[in-house]
Amino acid sequence: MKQSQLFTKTRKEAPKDEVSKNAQLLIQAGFVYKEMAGVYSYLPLGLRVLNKINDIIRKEMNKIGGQELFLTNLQDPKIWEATGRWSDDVVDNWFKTKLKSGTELGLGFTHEEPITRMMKDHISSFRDLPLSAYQIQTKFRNESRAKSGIMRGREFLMKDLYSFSRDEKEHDDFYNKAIIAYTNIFSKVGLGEKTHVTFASGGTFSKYSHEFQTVSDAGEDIIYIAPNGLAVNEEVFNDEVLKDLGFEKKDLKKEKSIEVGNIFSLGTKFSEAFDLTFSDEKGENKFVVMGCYGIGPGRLMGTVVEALSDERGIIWPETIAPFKVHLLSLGANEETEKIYNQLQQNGIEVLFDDRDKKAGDKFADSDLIGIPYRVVVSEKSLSQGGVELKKRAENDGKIFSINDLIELLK
RNA sequence: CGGAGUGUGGUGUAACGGCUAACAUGCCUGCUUUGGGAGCAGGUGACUCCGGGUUCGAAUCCCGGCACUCCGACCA
Repeated sequence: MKQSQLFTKTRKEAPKDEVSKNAQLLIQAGFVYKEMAGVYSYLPLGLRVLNKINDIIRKEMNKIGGQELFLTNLQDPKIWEATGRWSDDVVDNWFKTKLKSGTELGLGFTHEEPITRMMKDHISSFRDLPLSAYQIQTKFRNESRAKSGIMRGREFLMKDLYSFSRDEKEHDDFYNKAIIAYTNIFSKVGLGEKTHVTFASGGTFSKYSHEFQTVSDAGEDIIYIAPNGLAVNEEVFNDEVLKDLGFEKKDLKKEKSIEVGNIFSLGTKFSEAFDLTFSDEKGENKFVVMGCYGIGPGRLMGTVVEALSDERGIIWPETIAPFKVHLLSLGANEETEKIYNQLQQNGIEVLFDDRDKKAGDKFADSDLIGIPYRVVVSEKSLSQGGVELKKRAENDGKIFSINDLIELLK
């Protein structure tokens, strides 16, 4: 894409009403637009990143057998009454609205209830299980305080997967596969080294749930990391738990962290509420054992910005960068246009800065936007035999011939 | 929901209760320039968040509201 065609602009200064790094940089570089507190629109560059994150998530979910679907946002109070979660006294972050007739509706903040009820139409025999289904969809939560830029919003994207199993063992097998899938996801988006599988409070049906916590000063959580890479959330940090997990207190490292994923065993809580049962081999009716597995793609994007940016701007990992190459022309648009075409013919995603701007402007914008490879075409580079290639994360570039460049980037 | 802070051109800031609300940046015109937000000249752009009040006079003080940020509580 030619940058002259991109309608978003960068800003020289960070917006004054944002303190968090993710919001500052994403707004400054033109990835998101703030509509109001905790509500952000995704602009073309931001959407490209978000879609890449979603694709990575989809691949991993599909790999463990997840089937993608898309549930509704509008929610019928009746099904939430079945679990006692319609009342504002129980769930205080509902957004509720009304039909013209006066009937109340809710805007979904999660989807255990609707998917459990729906599955009654599809699960009746042990032959129907196990199965899992997921969606990537907008959630609404009436947070009393939105904060940290795109990290805690009132309207946000969530990948939520729900698993349905015949018994605890089958559930545990899937649950463990989900841990691996999640680990792959965070590793692919560039957060692998900073993200820890973390023991957290489990709720009614299991001792622990598992969170995926990325170490960052911008985090809201405190975790204690063991030498083997596993961690414990402060909320369950006590002697009994440490003993249970075999952790020595003196070996643990305390860090602030961002919760980028959370997986839960739900047991039969929801299947009992909706009478979701199946007939086993002997013809006995049993409750389905469930689990839920969440990741916020928007929060993940914000976490990458928090964890990987520097004082000049964002540094996107190649896997989720809006483009692979940022091609800058310094007064050499004709030559650069040819290179632009060649790169595109080789299937390389490139943002071509063909704007009539100063060298300094282009460099500054390039650093801010954070595309992993920067290619500069100028009289200087051409006289030295080609173009300069520099990685965003590194300080020095090198001259390459155009053919070598294409080979390298392909 | 409790506490604190802040609202001024598109953006970032300034202005003792007192001239036509200033500066930078952006944007437009022209020239110049092309390896780190360079230069010159001209121009555009603000009911100072909203509503009341005090005052001869309010961006500035007071009251009410709204919004945003931060701290805390909350976070299936």
